[in-house]
Amino acid sequence: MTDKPHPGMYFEFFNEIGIINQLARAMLEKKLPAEMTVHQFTVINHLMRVRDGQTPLFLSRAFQVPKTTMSHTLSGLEKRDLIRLGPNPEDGRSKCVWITDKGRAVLAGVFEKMGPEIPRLMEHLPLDAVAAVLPQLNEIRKIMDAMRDNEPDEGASGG
Amino acid sequence: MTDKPHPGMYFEFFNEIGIINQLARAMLEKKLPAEMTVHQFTVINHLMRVRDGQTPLFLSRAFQVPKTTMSHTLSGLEKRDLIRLGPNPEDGRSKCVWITDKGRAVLAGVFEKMGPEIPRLMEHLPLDAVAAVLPQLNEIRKIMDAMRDNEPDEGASGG
DNA sequence: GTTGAATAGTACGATATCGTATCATATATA
DNA sequence: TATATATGATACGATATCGTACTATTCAAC
Repeated sequence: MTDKPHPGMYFEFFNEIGIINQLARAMLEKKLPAEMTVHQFTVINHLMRVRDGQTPLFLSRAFQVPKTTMSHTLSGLEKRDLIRLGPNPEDGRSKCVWITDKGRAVLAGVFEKMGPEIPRLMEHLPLDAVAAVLPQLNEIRKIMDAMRDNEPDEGASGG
Repeated sequence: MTDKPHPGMYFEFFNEIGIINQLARAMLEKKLPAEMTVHQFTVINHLMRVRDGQTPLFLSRAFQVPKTTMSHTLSGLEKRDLIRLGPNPEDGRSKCVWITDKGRAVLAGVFEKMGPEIPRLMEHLPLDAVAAVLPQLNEIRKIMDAMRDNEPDEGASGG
């Protein structure tokens, strides 16, 4: 407890976040099939673990990426038959994203390959350590998300 | 009811990290000059706040990006005279990266533009909340960094 | 000094990311 | 119904990212 809170901590915080993100990305990337990107994995993992049948736009918001990026990612997944894009019965402009059996199988394969990594993670990075910060990160994320929606106008009104 | 620790928390953790990273990136991006990328900012900020005169390879390792990416970033900064690439007196193959006066000025301008954001951040995301998780994130980062260097043979884990 | 391996940086090509423009559909208003 | 506006998805172009291959330099062995 050497440091008292000071504004520079925001920078340190975001810097730590950025580096952990890079490291996690790199770690994950090694376990993926050669043709699968981290983003693609993240998306079908979400479809599997949380819910599928969501719209591309919803997904782009959930992952905080532009909708064109999500569109690109989904088209890559679709080309490999890992997802299926169906019509949205509630909106003719929209689509619904479904994970396919092949998608599930590939995802299972990834998890299998990652399996031995979990004990290794647990050995070095105790679950308790992660569990301890998770709620607070979740809280921070929600706050930042709200700040984003509530942004002061960047040039429209201020001029 | 809060969750008990379970392996899936690693995923949730990395997912939160990824999203916070995206949000912070987007937030920062809006404060940057149009021609400056987040990565470019991160690099000259490092040169200013930590130390300049480092080699491109050192920087690529510090930021966990491939050296070609760093090379690209640096060439962009150099083209705008925000940094200067000089020879490395200790190694003829290598170079040293120096921030220029213009680089300092542009960076100062960014900070000035970000200034009003700090109170806004503090208002919504209290410093205490950040200070509370910072040491633990730092710890986690160090562990992951060590895990990376200590990787079980994945193929040919060279250099 | 010569040779061979290792290392720093870069050129190049493939792909990911993302902003803008466009098209199709939905919704609001008269 | 007809028209204007809003919204979901995508085509397209610019640039960022990153792997591979290459050049120049250093270092080790002789």
